Amino acid sequence: MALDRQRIVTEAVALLDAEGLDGVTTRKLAARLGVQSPTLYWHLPNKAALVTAIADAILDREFGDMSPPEPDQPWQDWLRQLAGRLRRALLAHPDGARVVSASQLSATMAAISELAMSTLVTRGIPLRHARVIVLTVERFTVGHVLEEQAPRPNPEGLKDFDMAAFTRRHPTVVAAITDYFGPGRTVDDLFHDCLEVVIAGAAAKAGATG
Amino acid sequence: MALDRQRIVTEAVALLDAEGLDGVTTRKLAARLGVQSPTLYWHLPNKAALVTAIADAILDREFGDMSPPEPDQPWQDWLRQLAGRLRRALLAHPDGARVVSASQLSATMAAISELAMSTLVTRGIPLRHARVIVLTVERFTVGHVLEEQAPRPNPEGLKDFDMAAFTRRHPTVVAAITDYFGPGRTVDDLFHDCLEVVIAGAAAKAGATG
DNA sequence: CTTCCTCTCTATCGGCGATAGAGACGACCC
DNA sequence: GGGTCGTCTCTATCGCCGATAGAGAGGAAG
Repeated sequence: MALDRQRIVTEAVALLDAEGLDGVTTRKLAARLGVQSPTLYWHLPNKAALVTAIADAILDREFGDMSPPEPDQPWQDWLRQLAGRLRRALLAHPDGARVVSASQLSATMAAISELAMSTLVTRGIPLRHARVIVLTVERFTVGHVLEEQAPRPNPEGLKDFDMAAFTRRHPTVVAAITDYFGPGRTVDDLFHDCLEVVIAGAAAKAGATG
Repeated sequence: MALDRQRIVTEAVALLDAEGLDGVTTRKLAARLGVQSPTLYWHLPNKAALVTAIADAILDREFGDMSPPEPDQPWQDWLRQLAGRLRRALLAHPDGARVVSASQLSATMAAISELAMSTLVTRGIPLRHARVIVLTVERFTVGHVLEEQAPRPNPEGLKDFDMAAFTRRHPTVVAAITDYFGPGRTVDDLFHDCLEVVIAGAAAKAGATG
């Protein structure tokens, strides 16, 4: 099969899935493609371009069909759903949030912003507020998933972690975690609860002149 | 001067300031300390530990004196100020947000969370909501600064960037940027406007039972 | 004086992104 | 058909990286 940019990116995503972002090296990628690593530089200027291409591919899978809301759907619901899809896209691959946050000028990310801002403007929200709201939602979501995907410290890293001392120093943090996840809540619930804060603020600010 | 963990971290921060996170290598750091690079591994288990130590040092400078709000200060104001300080700490060094987001289990970050959550609880906000609010503010702030510190594409990278096509495809995004920064607004204003969305949402959710 | 612990050293490993430059191979023109 | 040229892949190599093995310096403790 001919080697082209499309095949390279597809295989790079597969490599990301198998080994995470640190495992995506030009040599391993080339090996998967049955080629020598310098060959990749004919199709890509450098590795940063590859990461951006991976980011676009990741987002494209979830946002291939992007549509404005139904006329009767509140923009809050639609925006919530958009953020949920963004999170799902990032969680669908190891280090997905790192990939997107490390990418420069992702075309798909720009398309998402365009759709979201124009949708809010259509609903009568001033352009300036629409931008602030969309940026807030996007950056919160990326920041949140970045944390969700942060590497879990392995057992040997925890061998000298003094849980008792941590609890003594940070009782509220520990109590909050215990309290939150006690009644069967999941990390999905945590995201939605946090997102709700952002959406509520957006609704409050949507029409304000400030 | 004796080589110890403290000196290593101090010099690592200086190296970060000079060359950014990608410039922080064990060899360059050792050279600055007048030592050979394997020596560092006597004091640190690996490079991830170094990055975490740098993150702690960065946050410590801004949060060395952490104090709950005055009794008459609204928690919204105090939380806004806390987020502003977090952003300032991250912006004070190149790739500051990347460093903190790449660090694992930063003690200072945990202390910030502890203070923030316990402060909100003291103000009568239910523990569960306090946690959601604090996490939202923290993750939004890191996500936002991460974007602020994203590398500006250099001129040669832009040589084949078609601004006209971008504007055609993303008219609302371009119009929003033009509109926003037109009347002398700065990136600081953008952060504060976005933060205001989060704080407003926090205030709306603070007492809700949902 | 010897033993032991702390700390730094030299030497080296395997892997990384990237570049230089040769060559294979087909399309296209004379 | 034979040359020419652009496209794509190759081999060889560079300078760098994080990390480990293992020797040795030097002081403190016995």
